[in-house]
Amino acid sequence: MVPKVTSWDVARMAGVSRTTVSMVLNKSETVSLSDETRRRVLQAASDLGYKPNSAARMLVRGDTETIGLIISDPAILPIDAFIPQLMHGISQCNREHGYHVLLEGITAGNSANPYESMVESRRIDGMIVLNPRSDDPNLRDLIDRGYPVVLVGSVRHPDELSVNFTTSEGISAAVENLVGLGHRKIGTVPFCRAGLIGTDVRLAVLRRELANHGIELPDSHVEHANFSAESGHHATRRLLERHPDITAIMAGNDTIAIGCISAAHALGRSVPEHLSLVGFDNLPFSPWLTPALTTINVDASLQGKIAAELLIKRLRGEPITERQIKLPTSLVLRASTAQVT
Amino acid sequence: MVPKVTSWDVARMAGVSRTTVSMVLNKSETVSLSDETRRRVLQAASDLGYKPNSAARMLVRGDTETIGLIISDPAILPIDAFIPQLMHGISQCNREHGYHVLLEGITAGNSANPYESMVESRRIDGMIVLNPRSDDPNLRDLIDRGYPVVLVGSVRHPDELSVNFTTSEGISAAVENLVGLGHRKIGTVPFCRAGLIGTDVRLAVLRRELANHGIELPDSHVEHANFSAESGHHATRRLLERHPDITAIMAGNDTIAIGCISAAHALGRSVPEHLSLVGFDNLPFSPWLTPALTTINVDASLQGKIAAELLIKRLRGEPITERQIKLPTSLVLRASTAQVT
DNA sequence: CTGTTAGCGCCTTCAC
DNA sequence: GTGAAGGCGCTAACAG
Repeated sequence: MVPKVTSWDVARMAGVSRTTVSMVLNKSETVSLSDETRRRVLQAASDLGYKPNSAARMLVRGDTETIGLIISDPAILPIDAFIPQLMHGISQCNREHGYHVLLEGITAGNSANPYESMVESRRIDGMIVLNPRSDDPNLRDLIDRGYPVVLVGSVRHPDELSVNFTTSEGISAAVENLVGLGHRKIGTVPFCRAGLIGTDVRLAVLRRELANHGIELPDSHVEHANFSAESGHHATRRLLERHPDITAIMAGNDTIAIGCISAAHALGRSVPEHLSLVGFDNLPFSPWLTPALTTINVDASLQGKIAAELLIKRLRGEPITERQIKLPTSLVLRASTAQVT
Repeated sequence: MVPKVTSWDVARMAGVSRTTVSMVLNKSETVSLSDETRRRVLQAASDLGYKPNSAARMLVRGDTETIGLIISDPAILPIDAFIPQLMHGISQCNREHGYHVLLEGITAGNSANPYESMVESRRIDGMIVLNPRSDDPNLRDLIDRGYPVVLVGSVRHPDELSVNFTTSEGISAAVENLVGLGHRKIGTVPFCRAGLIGTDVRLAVLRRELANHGIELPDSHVEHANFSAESGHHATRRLLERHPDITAIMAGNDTIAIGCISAAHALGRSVPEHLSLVGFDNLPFSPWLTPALTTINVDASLQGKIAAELLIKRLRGEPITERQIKLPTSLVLRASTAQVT
């Protein structure tokens, strides 16, 4: 079907030995080859469309030039646009560095250690794990054993390699904005129940920032959603029906914010006239929602890129200065927040 | 770091030969092994956490149990939620069948044949190509050579394996709905310029369906966007400024529809009171937009699943009855269309 | 039922 | 500068 061309064919065509072919192609420095030989080999290789068989190469070299991209809960992949942005950053960076990306999903219920088979089968050199549960013992174990892992999220392991956002600036700015507009009764719709690092710290930070302004965030002002617009809609309804006096909501992400807007409408309140709304993530569509969404900006693609760079550094044994990288966030002021009426 | 355990270790622990181990693990039928032996081997393998080294296995068996997922224009990955849904379907199906997914992006500008290196390096057994350009010669060549490819999209090759939607029912129903509501001046904002099978056929179908109702779709009623809400916003503005008498718009996808809504608002028209809007894709967030989006439903996840199944069938040499699979579409009526005023 | 043997295609010393 | 030889870990004949 596709004619199998081996280093043998290249060698014969260039009139040299397979050793020479290998040396030229791997830019080996152990011996000095004539430019002429080098050129002939390269020429033959390109004429034949030769690419070294990756399996053979993996076997002998012991690495795969592939990293695993582990999606902790693949069901949210189609739901929230954050992961695709991350993936884009990751795959782009990997391509630049000559790495491939193997996509793996792990589903929550699975009893066995889901990482073990990925590690043991040696299909990948290391992995980037998206949204790990912050108490995942298998992951902590993997890190303990020194396997190359980079987390987008955290398991609170002192040695972990991870890339996250310092949510404080963004949330602080949002709170400041809201309070400045006269809001005192503020609710929030986190993107999932406790257990992911994102929810936990964001909620804590929000609470702290509100406290700085003398505002309390009682548990009843927190209504959990589940990444999706649908869940955001329902959570907001519950929240607003319980506390009609809430005048502003911090949504866990921009997708949830979509649901907040429609929930408010369903209750006869419009955004921002009767309810101010702040999103989180600044997704590409967020400026174009109606009303344009005020949100906390994070650079998901950059996060992905940096995670990939970190892992590649690790794989290549380069020195790593910062093990837990924090990226900044900022408030993007648009039309979904307004003076309280 | 991670202790390397080989079939040798398993053999020794179980007190058998490596052959036996291999046979047990691959459920070889050529010989009949005693249940006791089988059990001992399995036990040892599991105790040791043994997984066959995938590189060695690939090398000797000549396949990789991996399929390539080729994203033609990776930049749209973070923009439009359609691809993530597809990916979800694909990766799920592959997992069920024991295949892995290698993610590859090809960027338009790249001069060389981007598929060649994937094929030659033998990292994958076959590929699913998302959104190929319908005139991609490299892809046609690959199909000619009998390489296992499944297209999500089409290159109009008679032998291609592809999975697409029969857009007619959905568009026909949408047109019927719009016309029934009294709309006569209808515009459209396709999701990209010509060249992708989706745009080309959808536009043709729309034109035909409108013609059935005696309505013309002049070129000036078509304003191309580029997958994103932003592009949808700008295209809609251009369209509406040029033709203020347009009362209904068919958006190329739901993300673009977001931009249509805000563009209408910016021009002082609200949806659906002053402009009816029909989306395409029925993304998870679409029911929760304000107004809830009337749209054409496609099951992207199913499309992915079927594409994966088709490829796996092909790889396993199973008979393929339908080479070009068409999935149905349907109109989902919600709140973004209304009687023309 | 088990062990021996021969590669899969490549990379890497090591002599020439 | 080049060729021969060994081995990465596994599978699949083929004999015992």
